[in-house]
Amino acid sequence: MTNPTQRAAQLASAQIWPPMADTMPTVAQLCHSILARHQDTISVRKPNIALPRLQRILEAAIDLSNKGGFQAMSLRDLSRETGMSAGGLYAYFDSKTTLLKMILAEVADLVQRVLSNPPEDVTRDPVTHLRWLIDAHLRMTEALLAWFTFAFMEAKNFPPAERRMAIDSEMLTESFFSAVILRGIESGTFRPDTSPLLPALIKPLLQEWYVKRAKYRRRGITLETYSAEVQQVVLRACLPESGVDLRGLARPPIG
Amino acid sequence: MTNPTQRAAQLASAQIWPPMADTMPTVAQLCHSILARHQDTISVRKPNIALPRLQRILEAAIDLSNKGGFQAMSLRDLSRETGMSAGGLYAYFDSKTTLLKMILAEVADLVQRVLSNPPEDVTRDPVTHLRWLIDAHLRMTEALLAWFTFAFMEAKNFPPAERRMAIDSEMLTESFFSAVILRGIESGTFRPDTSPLLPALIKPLLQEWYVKRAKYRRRGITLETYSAEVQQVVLRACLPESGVDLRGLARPPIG
DNA sequence: CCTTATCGAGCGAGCGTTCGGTAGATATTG
DNA sequence: CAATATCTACCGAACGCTCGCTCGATAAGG
Repeated sequence: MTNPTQRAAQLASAQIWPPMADTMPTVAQLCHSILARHQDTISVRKPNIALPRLQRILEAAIDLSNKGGFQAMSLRDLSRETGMSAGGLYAYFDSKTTLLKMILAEVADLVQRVLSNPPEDVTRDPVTHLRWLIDAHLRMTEALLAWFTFAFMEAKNFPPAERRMAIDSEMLTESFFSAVILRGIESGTFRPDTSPLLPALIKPLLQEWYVKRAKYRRRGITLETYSAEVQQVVLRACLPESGVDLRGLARPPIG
Repeated sequence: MTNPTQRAAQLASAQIWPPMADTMPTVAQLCHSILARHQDTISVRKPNIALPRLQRILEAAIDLSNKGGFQAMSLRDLSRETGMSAGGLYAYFDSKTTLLKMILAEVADLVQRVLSNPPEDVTRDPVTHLRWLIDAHLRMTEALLAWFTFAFMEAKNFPPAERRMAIDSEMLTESFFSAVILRGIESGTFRPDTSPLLPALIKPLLQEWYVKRAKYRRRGITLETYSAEVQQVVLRACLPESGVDLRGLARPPIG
């Protein structure tokens, strides 16, 4: 079991990790990945034509769906918004449901890619690793807000196959938290009686940020503030009680 | 500022509160309330006919919506499920949207009624009051699972008026938590630097229980366990650090 | 026999999807 | 390099179908 002084030192030395800008994909990169994954259903062959068109379609589909839901978005809406004809759209997907699957699968894949690639030095102690997981997830959803809102809102009301995909993705996210918390308990950093439910409780706290983004914007809450508060709540739930002041734990903005 | 011994005594004396069965309405009572509120749009006059029919309609609408979403539920589905004709249904609402509003409004009203009526002795100290708010909300959603799932899933993708209603209801819930936490800070029970975000973070932890009900059922997590863990996480976030063991805080099941 | 509650065929609108057609880029040929 | 043939990406009218909703007919009770 680490004593308070040792832990305070660990915390102090782990206040900053490198920016994630290099590992965080742009929308264009996501579209490229989708284009590659759906070569067989997308009939347009020239990438320099297909890529910008696909991006336009996906962004419009996400925007339209995020007001009113995916089912409520008609292909006529999408046609108007993209400036393409109804028939033209079908060169990029073979059914409306496929369009949905493209986006959901890419988001699920992105979560896996980002969370499973922490910077080396972050994984050295469980506290830093846990804080990084929380912060990385929040920053990822912030950078691709519309995509995550879409995935969250639409993953529910859909056919078994897509539902399953969403559930698996969520379980995977939870497993990242489970693993690091378990490791922290084993190493004596976290209290041995840490609630086995804690990993499951973190997810809704992270979803809250992008689902209720407007609310926090209205209140002037920054991502840095939100991230710090969630880290604090989570760490208080798993760290042993001590005199360590957790308020300093917020990751400072990187200039 | 209360010292640890005093607080421990407070906690010990507040482990049990009366069952909520008496204040928790049945589905029939909710329907009665809805019937009264919509006298002008419901053309069926005899209550002994209208009430069971309305209940049948609402329960079927909620069930159908909870697989596939409200928009995906057609009035033909509803007709088949209730055994009533399309025209017959329109004696109970004047549009599909009204049907949605009936349910959302009733759920929002229920939350307000339940959370604003704690047993007297519960409100005496902030810790007990906070614990009761968490436990009461969870038990309420457990008793009317389908209704809350419906409200949560459908409150989003809908016209500004309904959206507004959902947002107001959520803000009201948050205000109950804000009030008691503020009171606790003023009385010295809670740490003065308790995160101002904490009230907002409690809501998603409560929603998690009914939105992911299947997941926790699969894992064998009872409401009592979940309630206790959430109470623990929340209290650790706002109580000063001390030797008080929070594990005993779970509300014991009432026989 | 009039009131009340219900029925169910049917309306117009809008849905996802298809498909014959075409303009322009590209490849082939003499 | 001009002429021709082929292909690519897209268009948009039209199809079959389902939607929310209406309304005249009908049944049952006092």
